[in-house]
Amino acid sequence: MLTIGTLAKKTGTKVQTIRYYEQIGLMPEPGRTEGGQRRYGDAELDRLSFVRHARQLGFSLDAIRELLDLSDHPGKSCAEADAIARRQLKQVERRLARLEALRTELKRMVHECSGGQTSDCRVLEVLRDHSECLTDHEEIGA
Amino acid sequence: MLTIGTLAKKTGTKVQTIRYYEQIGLMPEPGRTEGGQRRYGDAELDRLSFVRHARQLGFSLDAIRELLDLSDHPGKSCAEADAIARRQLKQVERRLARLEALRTELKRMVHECSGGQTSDCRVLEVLRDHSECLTDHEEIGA
DNA sequence: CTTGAACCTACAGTAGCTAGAGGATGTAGA
DNA sequence: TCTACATCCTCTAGCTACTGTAGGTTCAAG
Repeated sequence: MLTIGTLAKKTGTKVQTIRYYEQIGLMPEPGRTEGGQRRYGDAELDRLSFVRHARQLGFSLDAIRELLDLSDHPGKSCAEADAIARRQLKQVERRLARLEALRTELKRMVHECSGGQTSDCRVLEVLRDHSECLTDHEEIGA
Repeated sequence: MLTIGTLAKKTGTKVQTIRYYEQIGLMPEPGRTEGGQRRYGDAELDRLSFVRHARQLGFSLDAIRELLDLSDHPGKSCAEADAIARRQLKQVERRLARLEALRTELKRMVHECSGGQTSDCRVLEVLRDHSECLTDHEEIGA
């Protein structure tokens, strides 16, 4: 039986985050001691590991909920899980493309900075100059 | 004199966002009509374009505040603006590296999915398998 | 039996917006 | 001039995915 702190350490999660996952129904309500403290078993450890791993891969909590559901029903078709992963891959690739464009523009800004006064600063100039703006109004690849 | 809606269209910003920027002091309080509606001039258009462009490049609102301050003082040294841009570039490069790793792992997951039942699903298996976990507990490249 | 680390709940705050309610204003056409 | 209606106003709450704090309780070691 693991305390919440031990579970946190084993999975690289903060204690608060585990309680948060419980609150939003991503983790089940665990057993408690007489004094009211949470105690976890291996099933919960596995589940939380799954969640954290998926988070590291950038899956949203909603996507993870779906994946957990699929994982809980071994007879279901794999196609859904695959679709979720593909969606995630696409998103990652879109972000990559976006970030690569940003890197190019930032590099240009930085390398052309003369080091003089801000009135001649290439960084500020680029930001001011509307015509060099990225044409679309897409969100950044946060 | 531009209404807030026109300013929004010209800069690809939502009306609410402009009011939000005013609220947090990123945009100045504009003049008003007798009836209390905001009216903007070219200075505000330029400032908002600057902000949006910087946002598209991934600068935080705090960084943008600094950049605007530098931009407002043409005599200051360019070094600070350069430093901010370099910091941003570094962050973008860190995110890129992270996302590339994610892409690799996601691709592997997706391509190895057999299309059968979830019990054999490679996607779920990878997520379940702790040993294949990314070793660090870093945040995702959100 | 005491100490102190770890636990508990509840609530507030983070970034950067976005959405909605409920009402006022401004402008174009009849 | 009147009317319709798009746009504006303020205010509040919500979003994601946590994180932090306050004030109090429990557990396990010594």
